[in-house]
Amino acid sequence: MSVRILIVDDHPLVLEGLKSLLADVESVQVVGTASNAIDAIAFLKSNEVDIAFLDINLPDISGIDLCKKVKDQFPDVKTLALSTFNERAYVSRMIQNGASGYLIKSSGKEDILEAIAQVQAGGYFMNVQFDQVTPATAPKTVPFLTRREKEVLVLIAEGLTNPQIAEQLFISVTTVNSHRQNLLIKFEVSNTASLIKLAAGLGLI
Amino acid sequence: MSVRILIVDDHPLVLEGLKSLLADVESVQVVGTASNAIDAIAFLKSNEVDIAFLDINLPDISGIDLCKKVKDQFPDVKTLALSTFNERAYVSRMIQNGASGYLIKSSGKEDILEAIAQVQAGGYFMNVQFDQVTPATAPKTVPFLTRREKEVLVLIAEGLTNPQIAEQLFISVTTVNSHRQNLLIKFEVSNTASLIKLAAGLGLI
DNA sequence: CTAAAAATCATGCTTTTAGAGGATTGTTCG
DNA sequence: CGAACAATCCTCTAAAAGCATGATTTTTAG
Repeated sequence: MSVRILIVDDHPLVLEGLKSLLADVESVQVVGTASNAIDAIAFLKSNEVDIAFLDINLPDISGIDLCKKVKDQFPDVKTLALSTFNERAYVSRMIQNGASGYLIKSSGKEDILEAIAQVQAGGYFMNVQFDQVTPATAPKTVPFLTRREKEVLVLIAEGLTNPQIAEQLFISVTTVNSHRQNLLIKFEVSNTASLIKLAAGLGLI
Repeated sequence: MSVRILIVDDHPLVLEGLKSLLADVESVQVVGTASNAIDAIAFLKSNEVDIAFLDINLPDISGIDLCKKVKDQFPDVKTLALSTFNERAYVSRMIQNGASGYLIKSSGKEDILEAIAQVQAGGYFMNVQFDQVTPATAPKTVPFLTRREKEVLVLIAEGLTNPQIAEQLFISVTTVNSHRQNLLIKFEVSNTASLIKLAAGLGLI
């Protein structure tokens, strides 16, 4: 029996590309596509799927969160992350959320088929080229950020100062500062410039 | 006669996707693909092409620079920028370098065909949703930076403070500060965080 | 339930940025 | 040549960020 695949990506090009690449492969069958998380979950509710390809960047919720949802609601469905970025960071996040692997979109046909085979067999697959990541500034792992820290981070990136952020979130300036300090510590940097550069590189903002 | 298309993108998926989407369209013919700038230039030297689709992010040089090269060496070839990002900033950069338009990769088939028709007729096409761009922080045009300003910008992004930058460049702290102020003014932002976010978004750092 | 983690707030201090307002040397280009 | 621009330097002030230390409350997860 062929492996049943669901592709979740908001880019028609990627959907088409993957479908096209997998169309003439006997052992694989693309049974559905979705361009957002809601459709993806809906599809899984009424269809049998072996492997779900999840884009990291989706319009509604991030692929990382979707991965968690899928593994919670459909433990038997294996998930494979899809992304244009080859950041070491994403791997650990996705694996933490139960993904069976990680595939960069610049992968060739062989990589993709290899990934499907590997994952279907119960293994892991990841073809990220770690070497390309700037070793000096890249943190070992992606720091796990709390809800509040993420909020503060995006507001910092938008150019708000601590007092402005405090006003926006209805909290005290010292609290904002605490979150800010924690961000610096978690990202292992010593100032805002490095923080934003890293966060931007990771697609967090 | 059908429109001859060259697609330049380092993602096999995008190449496949576009080819697949355009395969059954009579009026369009994908005559070649390239996954980097060098191959793209080489192809153009020995083939007739009407429109070149250029990815913003290429392994060797950026699509923005490639666009300039193409327009310099092959003025008759019309170029269309391709990117996953819908940043207002890219548009002006590409248009400044002679692009006839801008297409986000999340575009549907209709958009793509519309873009080809529009560009082939000598017009412009851009389907970027400006609304999604934060209007407060996005500059109208990409500021032109001087050599020194660029140097200071990357050092700021690396997390150095003004005194450290001064030491590195063998200039006074006040000079560094001047450059920094000019950067803020040119990017129309009021602090480092916004500056780095913008610069990162533009691929400057 | 309970322990850990997160979110909240405070005080005090030092360093860095942001901003205003110049001024001087070059270089480049019409 | 002269205007424009780049790069360099200066002073001064206020605001913001960075750093340390510690404490309370709420939430989360085993």
